[in-house]
Amino acid sequence: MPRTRMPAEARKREIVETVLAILESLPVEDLTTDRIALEVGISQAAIFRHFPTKNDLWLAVLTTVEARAGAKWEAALVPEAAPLERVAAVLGAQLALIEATPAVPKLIFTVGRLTKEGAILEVHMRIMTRLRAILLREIEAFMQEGPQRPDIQSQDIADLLLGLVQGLVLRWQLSGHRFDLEREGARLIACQLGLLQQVKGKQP
Amino acid sequence: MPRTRMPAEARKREIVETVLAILESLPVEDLTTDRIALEVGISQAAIFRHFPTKNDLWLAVLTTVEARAGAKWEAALVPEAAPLERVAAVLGAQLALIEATPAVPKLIFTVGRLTKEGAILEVHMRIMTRLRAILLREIEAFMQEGPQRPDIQSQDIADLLLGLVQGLVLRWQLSGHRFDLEREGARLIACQLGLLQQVKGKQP
DNA sequence: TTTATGTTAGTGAGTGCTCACTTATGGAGT
DNA sequence: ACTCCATAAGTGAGCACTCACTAACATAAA
Repeated sequence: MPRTRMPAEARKREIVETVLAILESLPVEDLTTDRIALEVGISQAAIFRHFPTKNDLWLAVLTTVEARAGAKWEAALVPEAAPLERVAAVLGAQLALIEATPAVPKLIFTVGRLTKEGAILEVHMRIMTRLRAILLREIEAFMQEGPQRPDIQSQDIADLLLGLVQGLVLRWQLSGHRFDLEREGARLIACQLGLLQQVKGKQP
Repeated sequence: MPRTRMPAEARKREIVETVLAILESLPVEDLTTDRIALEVGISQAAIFRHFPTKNDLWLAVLTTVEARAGAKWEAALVPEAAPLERVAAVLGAQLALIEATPAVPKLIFTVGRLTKEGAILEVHMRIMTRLRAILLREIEAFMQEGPQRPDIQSQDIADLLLGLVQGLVLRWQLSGHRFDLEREGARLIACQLGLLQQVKGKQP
């Protein structure tokens, strides 16, 4: 017999949130529709009323993550700050989001293996591309405000920073969250940006 | 009836090699014992004569990868080169190995999800730790041969370089190998090491 | 050289389990 | 009265792993 009825949209959101919550303590590949239903408090079959396939559920989850990340980035981009400060802020926001929602990196590192459909991979690529674009914009602003160095390209700097975050999160993930992500991240970001600032001859 | 008999050790090696070969074109989670057996040319049951459990097979595969990577690193560490050159060589060797054996990053990024047993994760951590130790040693040698900069720690530099490789490989993986890993890697490594060399005031 | 005997690498046909997904049925709210 | 949200009870596919048995090989005795 039905326990609690809920408008479909609200239920969908609840399911997505529950997935994110469960993933904090459960490996991605162990997340079955049974488990989700149990946690939400409905039957397993009910999941499929709201999401025609599990793939669609993953898609909804990833889209939610994308929106959430985007909002954090925008909030970090205070207009009055200098470019490199904005870079540090955005990267810091990303690390904070990840630390607060460990499901995020789990999804990022396993997307593409979860499903055969390319749609999910696309969302992930879109997230990464957006972050890279933000970084690139700020770095180009920084590069233009002083003497040039033609052997260093803004795109490469953006990739270095992206790698910094991705590598760090990967290690954090594999280590079983054994270190403080935000603290280590802040150190590395400061280090990398410190190296960068030398390009302009200004050692802080 | 049995097709071809083979000494156990040779067969084990063949199975491991076959796994590595299949992984070049098949996602990790699709690699079933059936598929392996088909490719090797023996029955599925025969796999379990050589490896008591699939987990043991993964372990053997990862151990092989570890040995292979270690050998490449050692070969890249020419004694007469300067520390930063050695760093570039080791990282280049790692990227070359990955490009030649795409199974390697697939294993790296999914380890821990393949199996419940911690042994595989351990192997992976060991590989990463070893590479980091090599980088750290060279960077410390570099840092000591000129003026110091106390705000920049060798460990952070090692982590930045590690992240450079990990992030790059992750992007390469997700992009479906859409760019030249070694070329891009060489660019980024040169860029990062270029930034580093400024610490000593010597701009190349 | 031939034959008897033990060992090893193989096979085909399961078994049991998990999972995403389906079908038939029912009840609460407007 | 009718619309949805839910449920109970499947279904079939895929998977790691098992079991009873056999063909091939090695080697020492006859």
